[in-house]
Amino acid sequence: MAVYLQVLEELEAEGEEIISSSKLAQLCGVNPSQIRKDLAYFGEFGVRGVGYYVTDLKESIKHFLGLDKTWNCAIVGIGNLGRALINHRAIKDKGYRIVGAFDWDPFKIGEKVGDLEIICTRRLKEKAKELNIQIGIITTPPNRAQRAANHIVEAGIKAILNFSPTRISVPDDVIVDYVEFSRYLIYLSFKLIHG
Amino acid sequence: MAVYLQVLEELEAEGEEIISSSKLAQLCGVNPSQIRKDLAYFGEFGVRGVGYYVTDLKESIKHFLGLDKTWNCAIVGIGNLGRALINHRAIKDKGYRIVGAFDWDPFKIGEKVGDLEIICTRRLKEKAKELNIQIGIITTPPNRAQRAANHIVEAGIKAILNFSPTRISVPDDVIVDYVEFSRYLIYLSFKLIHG
DNA sequence: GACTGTGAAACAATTCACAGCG
DNA sequence: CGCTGTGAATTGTTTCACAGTC
Repeated sequence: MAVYLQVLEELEAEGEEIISSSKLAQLCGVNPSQIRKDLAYFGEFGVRGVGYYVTDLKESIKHFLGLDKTWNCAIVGIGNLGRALINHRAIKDKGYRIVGAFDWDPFKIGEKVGDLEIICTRRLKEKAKELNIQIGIITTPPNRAQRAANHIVEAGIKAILNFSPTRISVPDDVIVDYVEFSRYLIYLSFKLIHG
Repeated sequence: MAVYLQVLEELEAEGEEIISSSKLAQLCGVNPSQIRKDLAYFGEFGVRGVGYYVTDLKESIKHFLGLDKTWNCAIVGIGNLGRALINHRAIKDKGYRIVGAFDWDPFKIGEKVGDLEIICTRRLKEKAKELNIQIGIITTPPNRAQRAANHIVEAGIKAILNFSPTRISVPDDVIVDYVEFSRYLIYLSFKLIHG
């Protein structure tokens, strides 16, 4: 689905106004019926005998994925990885805004990263309300990940992205996703050995 | 598959010697038959009436995934993200070794990161042979990604992991995988809106 | 008796083929 | 006439159930 969106954005940039399911399928590397099914699933956007209006379709998908609003994120753990994410272009472009940088280390507090000031993790709860933070991102060392998660949960944030290679436990109503770099490397080395 | 491995390693650490498909399934959150099918697929490792020997099975999976050897990786683009990867624990633990740090910026060349010295990207080809590099990791800014890819291909490396939000084009015999942070965030915000 | 390996059954996803509309 | 939307056919994947082995 996110692939369709990306292709549609490229098409829009090239000035295309209308696209047929077969053309779009070709560009996305999938089957035309697949596309028609997917798009018909959440509303009838196509025009029979014509195709899909690129801009309309793009907006509809964005709305469906929740990418028509901006989402506020907090980073907990300002090491190299945290800093990398704060400055990362692709995240901003998709409507995600890093609005808070938190760390435990007293030596880091007050330091500027981009235009954010590092704040003590203990103040996360208070700041989460003020900044309307909806997503918490953990980029601490492994042994600090659970504590970071606790602070995020405590602050009433319901979604966590964990970059640290540790399982964390949270209440059932909090959504957690893990970024495991090794997964990508395993895929590559596997492909190098087998087909 | 990688999940089985992780669980098996935990079991081994706890001193378990034998595990049944049903127990393992419970720990991995899948169906017992699923596990038996998957494991039977690449050889018969189980003992009927008993179960699977944890250590043997772990070794077999490692061998299958290519994790019984160490893989040498080069990082191209030593910004915050590159540094984060060089120091990342989980990568080392899985048998991936970052053996080269490359950057274009003359001011960075010679600088130490961990116990690596930053080398000019132009010397990648020469160093790739010397260090036996099998995987290239791109952590440059978007506008440098294609150039980095060219250097990696030129050096005869056949697998690329691209962290930069840009499509890169390479010959057909080179495997490319993309790490898109936004994909994870989209998943989370989607879940926050819908179930 | 306990647990694996596997064919058969149930389920889900993908693709085809065509009716219906602009 | 061309392209969407959709039921029907196909393909793939997960689960069940049990025969076979330790």
